[in-house]
Amino acid sequence: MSGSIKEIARIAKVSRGTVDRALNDRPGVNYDVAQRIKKIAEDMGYRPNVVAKALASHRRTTVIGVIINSEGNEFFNDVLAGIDAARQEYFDFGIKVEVIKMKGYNPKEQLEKIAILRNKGIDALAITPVSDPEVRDTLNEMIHSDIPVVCFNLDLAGVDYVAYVGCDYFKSGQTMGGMIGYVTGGQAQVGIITCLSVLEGAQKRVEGCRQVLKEAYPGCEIVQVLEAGDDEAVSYQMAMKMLSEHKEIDTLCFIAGGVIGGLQAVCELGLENSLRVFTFDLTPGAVEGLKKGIIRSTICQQPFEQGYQSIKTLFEVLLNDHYPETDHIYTELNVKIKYNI
Amino acid sequence: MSGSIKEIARIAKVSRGTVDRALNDRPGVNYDVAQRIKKIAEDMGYRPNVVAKALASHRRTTVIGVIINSEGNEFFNDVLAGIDAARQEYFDFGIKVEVIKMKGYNPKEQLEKIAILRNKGIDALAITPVSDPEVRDTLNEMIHSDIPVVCFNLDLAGVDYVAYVGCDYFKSGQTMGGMIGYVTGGQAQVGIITCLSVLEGAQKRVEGCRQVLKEAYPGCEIVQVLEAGDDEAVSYQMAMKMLSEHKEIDTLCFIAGGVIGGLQAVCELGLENSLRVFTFDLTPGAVEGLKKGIIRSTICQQPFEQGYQSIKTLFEVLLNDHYPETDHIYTELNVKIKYNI
DNA sequence: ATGAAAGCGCTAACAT
DNA sequence: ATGTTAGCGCTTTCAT
Repeated sequence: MSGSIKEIARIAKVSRGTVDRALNDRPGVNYDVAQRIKKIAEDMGYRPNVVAKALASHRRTTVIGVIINSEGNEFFNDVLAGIDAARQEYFDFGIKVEVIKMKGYNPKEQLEKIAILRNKGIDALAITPVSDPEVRDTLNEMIHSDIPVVCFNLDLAGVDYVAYVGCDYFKSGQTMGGMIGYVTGGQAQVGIITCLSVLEGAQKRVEGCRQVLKEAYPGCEIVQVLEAGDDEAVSYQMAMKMLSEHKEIDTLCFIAGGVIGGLQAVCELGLENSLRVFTFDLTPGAVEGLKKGIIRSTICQQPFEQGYQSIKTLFEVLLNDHYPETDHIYTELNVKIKYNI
Repeated sequence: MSGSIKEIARIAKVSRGTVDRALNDRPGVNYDVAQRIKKIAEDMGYRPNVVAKALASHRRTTVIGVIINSEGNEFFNDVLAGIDAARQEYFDFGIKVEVIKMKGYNPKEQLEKIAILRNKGIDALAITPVSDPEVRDTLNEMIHSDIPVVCFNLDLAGVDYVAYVGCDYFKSGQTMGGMIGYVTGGQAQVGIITCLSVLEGAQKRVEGCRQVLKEAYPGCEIVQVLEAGDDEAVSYQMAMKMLSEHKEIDTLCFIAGGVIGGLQAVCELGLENSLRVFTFDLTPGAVEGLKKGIIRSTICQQPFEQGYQSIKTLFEVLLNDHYPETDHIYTELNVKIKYNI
């Protein structure tokens, strides 16, 4: 078992202060002495005691900032619950979590939120990044001034983050394709309602779905793809439009939000028993649709874990200097049907 | 913000030692004084600092014993991984985790393992309990001598445990029924290979499946149910027997282990493309079957979480005196198909 | 029954 | 550059 700083000090015949400085690469210690100390620590398999560490550095309180696109999107309820669970768990470690919520995907607005947190002086940041070069550059700037960043739920290419914590969107699309094939027996006329085409994730889902249908279920044809931008009202309109204009559509997919609005259209058109509906995530609207049998399946991405692991990952970096093995921490994709909600 | 023991001591005009004694119901403190101290703590919303607590009580190391039926059952690999993750996480809190593995479901053997751990002197126990009255009584005896117990993966009625951590078996069976309905279009002749009828969980799965097929997919008929007792060789034989004797069976379900053996029989009979196979859990055999397209879906119960949460739950009880809200901590049931493994 | 003090393993401010 | 010391919040031993 690992031994303590005290023991290393005894063996190296130096003080505990020096050992602490050496092992944590703090300034003010002779290079050779530091090497010797590190060697000893290495040899005895020394692992610092996280608990003692946390208690000692308890005077300065460390702040993890969170920026999350959760307003008006019920999917994020569970993500927030995960963040809060981690917050409680790490409170006694002297870690505070400061959450700023925002609505939609406006880069300007997000840059403002980032600025607010920077001015307050955070030690790490977890963010659902808007796909925008300026956001990317700002995040990289923070990272280079030693503020580790985790992107969650949404990935953003080019950011030098500790990790992306979220689902594999392409794979989730493939999974939807697989479920469509199962439920329809391989014969379907498919309509898709997606959100903003700006969101790369949504695009990938459509692509993943398209690929599986093409390769494994050629009898399933994608008739139309419409955008509804995560908005219930627009989703309602788009579903109305699509289902009125394309009577042949017997299978409807929602790539993101707008499930409640869309289902309303389905019901008003009297298609709730014939149309096969597929969705993502387990929002209240999806739960209701599943229970009623309108939605055949929904594909979940572990929202609670996305929130929880984002904070946990940053905690490990801050307190333990421990980086995850990979910078893509994929949450599981899980199919839910009526019976396993 | 919670305040500290020091602050309470100052307000109550007593020493920190007395406050500690009062708040932890330790002997040797005047009743009235204790009440006064508790009142003050209550009023200021005092929450003890877990980190400091752990560090202070670090001299006595606390041991969590684990007895797990993992030998020869690959399902438990992930459960063990979860236990190990928790072990590492709580190591610095002065918690040791001692795991004893066993094979099969022999009550005698399990009672022996329990005795071993008791003699070593554990502070808490996590166990996959064998369904047996003597096991039940022994566990209750431990609980009454203040050793909290968590049952995981397998529930055992009548045990006064902190919690059962595992899946809802009936629901998992229903979910399989739902998937059978989806994939077969509601027309199927179903054969079921289950494990020991002793295992209540397996029984419940069969019942859940039967219920859904009966109510929602009456065109699906259960032709035969055979026992294979989680053994690959027996499973092979049973599958052979079933599929040879009942040529009408076009849908095969594995309720527990024995997937590899069973699939071998399927392949040898040349049924790998026609037969619809359904399984539980994501064992290596199931993964292979899914990839090859023989298995249509498998239903998972979060094995990692079962291990991790069992230890975490006991940790909270031991260190924080915090009991879970409910004594049935159900892990999620998740459907996996070829595309979301 | 209560208080005083040492100490858990580590950090950080202050000496030298 | 290195050593010394005073904590972090709590537990526990030893006095009283």
